[in-house]
Amino acid sequence: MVEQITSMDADFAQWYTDVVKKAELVDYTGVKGCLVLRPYAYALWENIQRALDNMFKQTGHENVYMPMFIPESLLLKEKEHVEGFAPEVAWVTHGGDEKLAERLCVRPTSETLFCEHYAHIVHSWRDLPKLYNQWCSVVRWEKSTRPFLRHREFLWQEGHTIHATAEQAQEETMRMLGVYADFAENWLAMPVIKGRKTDKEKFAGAQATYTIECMMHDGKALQSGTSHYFGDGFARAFNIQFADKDNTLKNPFQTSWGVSTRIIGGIIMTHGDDSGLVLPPMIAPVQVVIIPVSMHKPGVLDAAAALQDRLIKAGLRVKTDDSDNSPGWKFAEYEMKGVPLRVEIGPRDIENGQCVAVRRLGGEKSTVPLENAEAGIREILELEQAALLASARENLKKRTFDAHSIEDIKSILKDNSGFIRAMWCGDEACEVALKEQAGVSSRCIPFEQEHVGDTCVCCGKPAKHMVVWGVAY
RNA sequence: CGAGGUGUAGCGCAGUUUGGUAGCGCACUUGCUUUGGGAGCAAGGGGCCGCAGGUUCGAAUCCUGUCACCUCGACCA
Repeated sequence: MVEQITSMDADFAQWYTDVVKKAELVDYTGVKGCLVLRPYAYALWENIQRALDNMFKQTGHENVYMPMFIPESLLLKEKEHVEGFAPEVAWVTHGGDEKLAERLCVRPTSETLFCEHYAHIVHSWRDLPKLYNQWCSVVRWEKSTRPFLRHREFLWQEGHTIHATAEQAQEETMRMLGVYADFAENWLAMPVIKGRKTDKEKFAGAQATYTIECMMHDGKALQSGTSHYFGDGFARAFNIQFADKDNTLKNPFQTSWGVSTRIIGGIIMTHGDDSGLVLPPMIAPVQVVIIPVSMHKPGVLDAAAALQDRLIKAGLRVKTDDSDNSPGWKFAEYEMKGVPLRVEIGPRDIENGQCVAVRRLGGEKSTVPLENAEAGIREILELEQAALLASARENLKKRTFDAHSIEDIKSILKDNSGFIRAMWCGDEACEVALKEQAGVSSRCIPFEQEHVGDTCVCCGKPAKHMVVWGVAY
């Protein structure tokens, strides 16, 4: 017997920890918040990387690599930015035994390095725009850490672009938010709420931060990707100038945007269930696992190998488990690892010229004729992908509530957890009050506004926006 | 950083109250039988009881210190 996974309803945090360990995603190390991404998790990240990177290339971006060290003096150049990040920066103070003349920060994000570089290479309007992206790890010395959701070192991509005009930079900011939303919904089957962050929640140094917010199975929010518009604030602080067509010196306008391995935590908590992981076929490292049944009997392993061969040729990611474990053990194992589709093939199937396909979500069984296995399997995978998105949408809908007063919010959250849609006057004091009194923070001001009321839920003054509030990871 | 919890075999734990030289389940190895939902029998291997001091004839157990991890909170784009 293998130990059971703690059920989600009993203890969601424990369920999450059980899943990441038992599905062999991570291992802990001697340093808090610095985890081993095991092959299964890294394969997932590679698939995410590949998909996103293709989308970045299609939108004209180029990959670069910046150093991991930032001299303190460089980090200090933009005031808001440094104030936002200084508390969680790791410092290098020595090289060998020798103390450094200036300490070096391990990048928590690379705006400052990109700015320094842009100041070197941008001189004319002809040099613009630069559409750069880098894949790397960053370090933030967080006090509390959780696998994927909050590491001290984590993998991500950070896009940094620089443009001649504010309009172009704003357009870029929105374009990349759109890329993230498209990726989340169509690849990860995670429905998102697109919107703008309030000033309180925006990125340190940004003029505006846009976000895709996702709903986890326990009703908490996960900020899954952000896109920032910087205006020319960084360009001024770092003295980036270019000669425009009219031969006057101007400061260019910048953006940055990022998605991290945190999104793997999002996948786990959006789709997972009490049997373990549930992975969307589009990014699953293994899309189909073939389990030969009665594999000692003649012909079974050959039939499994032939089927695997055909499915791989059809472009699917397939694994056959011909280990000595019992079929029942294998069924449970691959359910725990979230493999979207299990294909059983045994003597009875071979006799009937078929295989049995069992979907991870819901466990629905169907028989697929071997003669058109490729098309049959592919179709089921597509159904599975669509079903995951539909089920996640259902959860988002079920856990979204409208509120008209703080009392409303409190009474809703007494028996539920999820997103609260409520009107807001735009005053930060009301935002703080909601956090203190109802325990929710503003997730975003959705682009798709709905009229939930006329007045702010907190102060009763005329409302400016509908805001989505929630408890965030 | 605050509160709580845990460190004993790869994993999960018992043993600590009342000190006597380490045990259970799973996993692992070998063999045979099994195989359509976490197989059975048999025989094996594996632990300076987180680390450092102290008390004692004797410490997993008592004392002091220390480190790490987990949960919740605070903090956090």
